[in-house]
Amino acid sequence: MRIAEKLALAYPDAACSLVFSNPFQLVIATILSAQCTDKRVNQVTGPLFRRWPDAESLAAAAPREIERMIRSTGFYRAKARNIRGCAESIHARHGGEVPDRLEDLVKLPGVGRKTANVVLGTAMGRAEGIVVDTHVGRISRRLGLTSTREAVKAERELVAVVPKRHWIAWSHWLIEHGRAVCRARRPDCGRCVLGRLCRKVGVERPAAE
DNA sequence: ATCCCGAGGG
DNA sequence: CCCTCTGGAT
Repeated sequence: MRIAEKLALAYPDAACSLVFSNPFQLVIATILSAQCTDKRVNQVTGPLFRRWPDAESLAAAAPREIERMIRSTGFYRAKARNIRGCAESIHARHGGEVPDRLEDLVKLPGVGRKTANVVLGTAMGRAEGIVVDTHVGRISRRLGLTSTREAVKAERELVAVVPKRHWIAWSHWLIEHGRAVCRARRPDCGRCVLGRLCRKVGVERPAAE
């Protein structure tokens, strides 16, 4: 529990920064957020959800038109295909409602384990695990919790070290820590609250203090 | 140049 | 395991 306590002090307000008003919108926004800042996602989701507010309407949208609206988020062709496919599946196979089980979410096009965990925890209040993105996976490796890149293993190890309630909040804390301090290159170890709790596995050159 | 709050496919 | 998809930020 030590790791979690220290992170809580360091990032008291960490939270999801995507703008959404229902689970459907969060699924779409989260898919768009891959390799892209939340700020830019929020810029495109405004017009996007005004034009296609629900699964039924997005499922019927012209792919070209979707691509045009989300271009600036990168990977726009794949993302357009995926969010439209999501809308189709949610509309046709789930009665227009986003499924609330991990196994069903992961079957939606463009939704992997990371996105599914974000949606469950953030929009449904049903977090089933810690969200492991590239940041969190890296932290897990440096802490010495995992040695491979398998997100599922990292998730299992972190779940064992973090309090059982509020997993989604802990996830946001970890993500923020990985982004701001435990960076991929030149991690700011001098500013890290974890201190000696970290084994610094593979940390070649920390930033000067 | 290099990396990113991924996922799918080989 | 590896690769690809893309634009934007730094």
